[in-house]
Amino acid sequence: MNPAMPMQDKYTPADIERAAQDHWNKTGAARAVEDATKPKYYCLSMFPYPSGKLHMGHVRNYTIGDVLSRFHKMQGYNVLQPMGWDAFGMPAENAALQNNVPPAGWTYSNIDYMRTQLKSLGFAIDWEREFATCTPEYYRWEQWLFTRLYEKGLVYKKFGTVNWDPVDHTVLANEQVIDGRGWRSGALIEKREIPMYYMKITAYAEELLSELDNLPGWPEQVRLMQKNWIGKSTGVRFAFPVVASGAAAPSSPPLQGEGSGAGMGSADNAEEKLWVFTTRADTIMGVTFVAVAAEHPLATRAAANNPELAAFIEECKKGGVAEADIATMEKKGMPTGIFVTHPLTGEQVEVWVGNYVLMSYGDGAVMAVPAHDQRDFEFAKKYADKLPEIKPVIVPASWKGKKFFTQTGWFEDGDLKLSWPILTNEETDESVDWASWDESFASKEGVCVNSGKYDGLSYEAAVDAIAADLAAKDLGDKKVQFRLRDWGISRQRYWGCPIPIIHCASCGDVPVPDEQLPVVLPENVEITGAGSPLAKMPEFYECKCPKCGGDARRETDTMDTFFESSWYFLRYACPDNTTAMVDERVAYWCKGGIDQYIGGIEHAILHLLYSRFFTKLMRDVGLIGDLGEPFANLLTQGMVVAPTFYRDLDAGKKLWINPADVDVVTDERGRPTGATLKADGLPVVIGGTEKMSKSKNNGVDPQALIDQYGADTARLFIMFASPPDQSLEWSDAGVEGAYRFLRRLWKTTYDHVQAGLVDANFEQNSLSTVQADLRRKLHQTMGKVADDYGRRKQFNTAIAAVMELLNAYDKTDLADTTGRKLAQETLESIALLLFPIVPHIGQALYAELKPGQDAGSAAFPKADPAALKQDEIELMVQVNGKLRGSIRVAAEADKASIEAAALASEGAVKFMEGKPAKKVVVVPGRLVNIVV
RNA sequence: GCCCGGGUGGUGAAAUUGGUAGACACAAGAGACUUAAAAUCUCUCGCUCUUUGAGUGUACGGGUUCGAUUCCCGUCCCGGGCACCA
Repeated sequence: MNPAMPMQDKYTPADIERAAQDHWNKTGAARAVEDATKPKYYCLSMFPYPSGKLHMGHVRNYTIGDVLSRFHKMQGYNVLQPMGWDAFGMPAENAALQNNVPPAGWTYSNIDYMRTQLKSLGFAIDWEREFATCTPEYYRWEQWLFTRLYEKGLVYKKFGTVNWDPVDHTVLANEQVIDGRGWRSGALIEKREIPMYYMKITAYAEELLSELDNLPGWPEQVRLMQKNWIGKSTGVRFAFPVVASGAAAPSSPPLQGEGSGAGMGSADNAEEKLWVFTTRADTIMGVTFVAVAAEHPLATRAAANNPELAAFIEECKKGGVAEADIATMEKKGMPTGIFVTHPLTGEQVEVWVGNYVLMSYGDGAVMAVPAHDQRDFEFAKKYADKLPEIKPVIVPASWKGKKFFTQTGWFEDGDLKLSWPILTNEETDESVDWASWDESFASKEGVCVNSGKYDGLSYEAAVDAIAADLAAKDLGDKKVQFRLRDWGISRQRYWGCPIPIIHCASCGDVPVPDEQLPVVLPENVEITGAGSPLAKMPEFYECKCPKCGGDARRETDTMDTFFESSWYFLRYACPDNTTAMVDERVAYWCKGGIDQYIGGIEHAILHLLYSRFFTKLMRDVGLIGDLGEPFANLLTQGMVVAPTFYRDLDAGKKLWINPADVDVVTDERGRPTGATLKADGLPVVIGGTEKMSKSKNNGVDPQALIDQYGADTARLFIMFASPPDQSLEWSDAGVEGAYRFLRRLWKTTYDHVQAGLVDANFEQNSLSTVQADLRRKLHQTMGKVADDYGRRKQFNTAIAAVMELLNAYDKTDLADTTGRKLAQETLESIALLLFPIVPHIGQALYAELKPGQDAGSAAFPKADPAALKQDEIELMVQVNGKLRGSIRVAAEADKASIEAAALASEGAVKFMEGKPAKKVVVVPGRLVNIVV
């Protein structure tokens, strides 16, 4: 860095990187200061969970952020690139159990180590804004916000279902349930209903959905996933009156708590009703039974004097709560003996308990139309002996007005009853056979039949008519339904933000008043793995009611850790504020949204949806002006995946082994045939290839790479390996090549510097033809790299373009005076073009080429139109779409002369075999296709 | 099961709006330099064949088009998410 020192001939990354980082630290190069005179660029990467060491996914994520930050700084923006720690979470408690270290200490020492790793990678992070979410200075504000939302009714309490480990007497996360068993105890897991606090995200469902259309900077894929997750559907919610039974058992109290929303299967006593929601009201005349969830009040009541049903409901409670498990389960059911009245036909249909009906969606009950719903169909086939015949009520639209035949006779214009299973269209001879399912049976493109007054109606008309008739009977109406459910935030865990509620016997749930905040999480605790330690600490939970002053009990549940990550990006604007959650600096940095957010695609739904929700909440509490959407531009990084290896332990448990500790044996085609542990040479099991994670122990620590080759090589290599949104299977094959390239760039620059620096000012027309070609390539590359960094965010092709440029440089004779100047221009440009990716070597090379100058403060190279001019271009010639030769034409040649040249070209003449051209397609600047 | 992605040489990949398939690299092979090694440099490198040429080829099967890795339909495989991993 010292211009007085001669340039070293060898590339020594360790020295260069230390010097560059010292220089940046001394000059405060990454400090972000609000400056209203400059456009701001807030570049945010998802903050890491401090799991112990960085893995390659982190390096990839933060290098992308650093490239974009440095590039935009060179474009004149006032850049903010912050970093912090998503520090609450389960792994800290697991580590505590395993190694007998307190979660707080474990977390803070991980943060210290990972911070040094991040610093060694040379990211232009403003470390003055760093914070960890596990400190009271941070989480006090979410407690404060929680109490505000509680008072506004946006936080409420109701029962929710959790995984219960009956041996360890503890609630388990879905991740801790493996094949239906507790990961530590091996016990079969049960569902259990417990009271929890919920955030009313459904109140924002409509806005969360509609605003997706105003996020052009988001990948279409992510917007689509969120749209499907929110899942707006318009349908009909209606009721089946329950048939009163003289022998009915006394109604058992419903399990649901207060505030559980409309319906929840509850029944009024006057005339009890079973409510359902359907998007296919047009098939209502085909209902043959109604299915309810095992937790539904009707099921509970029916089970009271039906031991067989009670046993079935108990069986439904076995297993975890994860939707994937429920959805792949074998569909089972049992009749309750309770009947309900079909609201339109007046027929009685039986209520069944189905293990596939979710209590948490809609009313916890569904109407079943086996003829037009695949799941209902399979269920009806399985229980055909106990259920009525399947009743088709929709035929293909093309059959409208035509005669078709059923088992019982001809059907025409609704004058005859249908009976399953085969319908044949007389005129077209098409058949529909309900003996085996066909997707078309569920199509909305059809006409109602066997539906009384609705016969002949299409989907929309039938839904309208049926909804109107239900409304007239006061038994239902059209309704918009969301798949999105309210967000349960209570966790029965220690290492999280305490929920600021006090339970008082006389006053109920009382939010902790501001002056008593924060509720500080005690850090000296004993973790046993059985229940929350807080619930065993009277010094924590014993307290006085803020309202009446009487003895009360503090809530011992903590918040979902998604709470912390849903607003941290706003806190970076003002991390030092001790009197408010956020302040006016948010208006500067977050105006129009955070300019770029970068993180893994695995966060496409939950984290990003919760962050959008929080931003709207905070806006409506009046904290952040009119900011409604947090992230203007989103780059979802593909996952860095690696193979997993394990050994089976007792009770279905697994010991996960890091890929670094394993030798993989491959066959002659390079396919893995087996693997052994390096330590003992004995075999291990090869699992799937999955995202690098703590739980599967397949994260690869980049430290060895950095130690051996330096940060720049690690950064260059991971950026060159693949485009950022693509998932990347980790392999360090090729890292040598990245290092080789930097060495070659260093040597090339050294050779030029040794020959003497020159001024790069020269006349374009003094260049030889080959020199003009190089200069054209140089300036094309400037445009290409800026476009790749700025618009395309595709860094591998930017690097490839610079590699091509260096290859061309090496092949071009630059010995004369003009050539030396062009060499100077090219090497200066390369140092700046690569600076965002490899800032240390970029800084060093630029300082050698332009003594005393700072690459990071330089303007990004801009292409000179004079250098890009080209007289002649090459066009490909195709005959019948096959490449047969090429022609060189003037850049501005017209279509007729291009056609003539192409027809006269050697390849065209040969392959046209004397046949006349039927058609000639000229694609300007590309090719000519002759069709014969 | 449902929702979202992906599948191109031995490997990572490129082809930006439907227009030269395999840029740029890695690995491998051959050669130069060297006492030797490393480093460096040069060349070869999708597959097949009758090899100064031609055919064929982007998971698989169809389709649209003068022209398809790209668009459409179907199938298979892999990855992510599924609300308590973060």
